[in-house]
Amino acid sequence: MEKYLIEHNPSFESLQKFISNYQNTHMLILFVSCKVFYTGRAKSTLSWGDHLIIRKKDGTLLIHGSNKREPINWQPPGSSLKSKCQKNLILISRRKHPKEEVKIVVSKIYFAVAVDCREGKFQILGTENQMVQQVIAKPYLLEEGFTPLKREFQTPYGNIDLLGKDKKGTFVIVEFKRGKAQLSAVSQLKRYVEYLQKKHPVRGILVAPGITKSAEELIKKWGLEFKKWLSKAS
Amino acid sequence: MEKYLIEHNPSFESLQKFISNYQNTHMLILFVSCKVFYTGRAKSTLSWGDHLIIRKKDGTLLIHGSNKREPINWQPPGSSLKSKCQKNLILISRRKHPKEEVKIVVSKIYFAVAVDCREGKFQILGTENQMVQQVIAKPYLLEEGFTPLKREFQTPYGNIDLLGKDKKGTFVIVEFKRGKAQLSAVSQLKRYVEYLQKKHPVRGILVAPGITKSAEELIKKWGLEFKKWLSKAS
DNA sequence: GCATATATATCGTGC
DNA sequence: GCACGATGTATATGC
Repeated sequence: MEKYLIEHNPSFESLQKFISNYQNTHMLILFVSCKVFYTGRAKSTLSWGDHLIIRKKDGTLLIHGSNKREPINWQPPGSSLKSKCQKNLILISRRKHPKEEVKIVVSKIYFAVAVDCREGKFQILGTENQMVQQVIAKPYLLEEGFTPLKREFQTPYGNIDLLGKDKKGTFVIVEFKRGKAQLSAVSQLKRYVEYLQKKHPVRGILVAPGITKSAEELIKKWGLEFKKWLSKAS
Repeated sequence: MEKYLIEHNPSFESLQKFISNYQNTHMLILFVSCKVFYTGRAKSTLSWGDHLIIRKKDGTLLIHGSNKREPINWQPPGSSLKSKCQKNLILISRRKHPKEEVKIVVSKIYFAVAVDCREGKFQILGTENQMVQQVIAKPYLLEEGFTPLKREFQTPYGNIDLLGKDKKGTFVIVEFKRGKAQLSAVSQLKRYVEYLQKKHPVRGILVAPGITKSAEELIKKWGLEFKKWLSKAS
């Protein structure tokens, strides 16, 4: 089996055949002149231009332009793909929930490639989850006498990253942020604290490598605490 | 000028030349066998496999696998690209703020394409911004007697989507959500209300096409209001 | 499927 | 450059 197959300047009909032959087994990469119409949660148009179209076998559709990390238009995994040949070649990708459609009107196909892509295994370190794991393993990193009780403690107003008790036995709600904490993080913590303090006395601690000025003011005003997290803690 | 140039199974040296020739003017598309190391805000490894590498002339780097809409690894616009030829071909993309690096170790190049991509113009409708515009143009869509005063009214605790007065002259803070409103939207509105009510009596209204059950309970408990938005309003 | 929260989120805007 | 909030966010997880 070839690793990839390429067609240069194919006709609409041969691209249709190419797509139906390979769309379930290969990643398709098309460089075309096209315009695009999207309707669904919003509605958009992309006028005539050259665009890179990628279709993955899981149904993902990406339409990339000449810059930016984000595709101009897309469809997530699980989307269908159909083609129609009219004056132009029409490619339609549909998603059911929410109901969304991307219609690509292709006037010229520069090239099309089908590749047999076997991706490697991916591992990542340094997420928020690992900050929590570290505090569970070494509770003194948060503060002396802290005892973790429950990870992802559920309340009607959201899930607490880590619930514990301090050395005096007071409940402590801990919210972790891997980046600089902003206003929204303080709001989030406040929401949990407001719920739990109806039942018990409770402290709220926001753990992050930094905090914005506004967020710091707000956290003080609301009687919550900020604990700076040194990422070298391990 | 050709619309695209392709090299099949190029040597490391010829790919290096290809990249330096075209990286500032073309989008590069490489299908290779490689492994990838990322360090920066987090740290990750991607083991040996076949991956699609896209490099845009704005510096964007995308490393796609066989599924999902998101790239496995990436670098945003503004990133640099350098190559080194050792036992394998090493591609390194760097970003300065934050300091981040993606290192690609390439063992085999299936093909490389440089494309001259002139993207079309993009327009979108149905964003939150347009909901606000509609209420400003037709304030009665929010409620009878509402008068808009200020778009993006700034407070130390965030910016209010729309500030206005009701028919009795009471200040009204309006927060818009284009999708179903969740707990975080209620928190956000509460933050603005808490700030402004220190100075004036104030109402807070959350406008969205729907609201989750928890968010609805919370909004009532906090004395705020929910106004269902009918998207057909225009 | 719904709701919640994270993300190497990215991106645009205002200061 | 920082901070804040929107995004057709996508993605994972728990229910």
